[in-house]
Amino acid sequence: MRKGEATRERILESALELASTEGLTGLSIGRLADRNGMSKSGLFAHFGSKEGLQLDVLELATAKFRESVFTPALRADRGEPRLRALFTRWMDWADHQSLPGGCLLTAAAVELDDQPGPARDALVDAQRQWADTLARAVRIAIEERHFRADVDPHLFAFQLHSILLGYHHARRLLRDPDAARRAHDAFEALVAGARPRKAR
Amino acid sequence: MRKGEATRERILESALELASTEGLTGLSIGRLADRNGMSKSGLFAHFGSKEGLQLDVLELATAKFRESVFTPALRADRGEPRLRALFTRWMDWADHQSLPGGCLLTAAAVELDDQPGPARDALVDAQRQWADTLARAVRIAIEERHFRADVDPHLFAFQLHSILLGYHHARRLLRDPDAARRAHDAFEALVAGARPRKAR
DNA sequence: GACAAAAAAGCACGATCGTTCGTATCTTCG
DNA sequence: CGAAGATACGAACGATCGTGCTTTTTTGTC
Repeated sequence: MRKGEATRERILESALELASTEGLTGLSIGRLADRNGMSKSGLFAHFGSKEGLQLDVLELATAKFRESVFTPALRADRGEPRLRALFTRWMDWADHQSLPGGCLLTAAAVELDDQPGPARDALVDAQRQWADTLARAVRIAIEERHFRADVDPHLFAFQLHSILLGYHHARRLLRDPDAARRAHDAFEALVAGARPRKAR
Repeated sequence: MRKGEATRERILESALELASTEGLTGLSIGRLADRNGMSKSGLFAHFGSKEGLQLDVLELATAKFRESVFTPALRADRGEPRLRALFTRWMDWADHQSLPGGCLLTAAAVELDDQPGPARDALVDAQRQWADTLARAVRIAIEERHFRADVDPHLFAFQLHSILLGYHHARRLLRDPDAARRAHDAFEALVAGARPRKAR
């Protein structure tokens, strides 16, 4: 039926916000119910368990990430331009994307790294896929002769992801006003090191 | 008196372990008391409040970090060797350093980034100091002519820290067996890019 | 060994947690 | 409109949370 699905989505939207600041464990059903002007039990029924809620929140977060970062970057030209688009959109996502507490997936990555269970499994799966996606984009840049053939796609993906983790750290914890500039500089250095060496 | 201080330290040691897996918020006084075979109230009296406990845990963690990573690295030669020592010891710390849940400071960085209070303040302070320490080590490498003069010390520190965050992510969440190799490769690439260009 | 001080325990409190269940209200469709 | 079913509520549960109090036990000193 219709009404249920609508409120369910409304709940999940606000759950995403709340979880980005409080974490997936700190995301409490009582507080979430208050925010949505409904009773604990009424809200609870939509998810069956807290674990179910967490899984749905993770699913929504990865879907939003994909459509905010990956999908639009596909419109950029293959190779370096696309990697550049991935990078800048990724940074934008970490900033303001309706996530007052920064990237939920990054927060969950640290929170769940020692908490076995379906939530961890889902997150690991999504992150592995993302790493592969990045590596594939690098491989395309090699095919397009934007990058040298001896560039290691997975290493590059690791370095790219590292820059974003560093950005998240500098920006969100340290409130470093130079965080964005540093991240950009690091990205440029990374790309420059992968380009074909000039003949001279 | 003596006995009190001894148990206090014993408590803090196990609190460090517990907090590394459960986080600073998930670190509960009841569970910590069970682990140490004492009552909640007895343990509580040592710290006055949960916030006090968290602050003491953070303080112990930064002290241990300093003595495990920074202090021994000072025995390495100034410049690139010392930076190399800092990097490898930092990785070792993230691995096995009596921290079953990985580096507590990294976990706390994500957990506290939106939780104002003295705990956050203390962590930010420690991390800022660490960034300065790294930048200073880079500046020394420039003085020693290991690195070019146009290398940006703070940018290098940012990149170094980013690699470690990436390592933590790949190792702890993804359980990637290549994590250490990737981190090392990224480090070598970073250092190679900072060395004086060969005359040719 | 007595005595003061320190350390730990015991107990209780209000709050909040996730969860269950019975009941009431609203939506949807014949 | 009326019946069926989805949706939400209210109350209560056992557990655990951080935190006060008072009392008991342990410790160190003369």
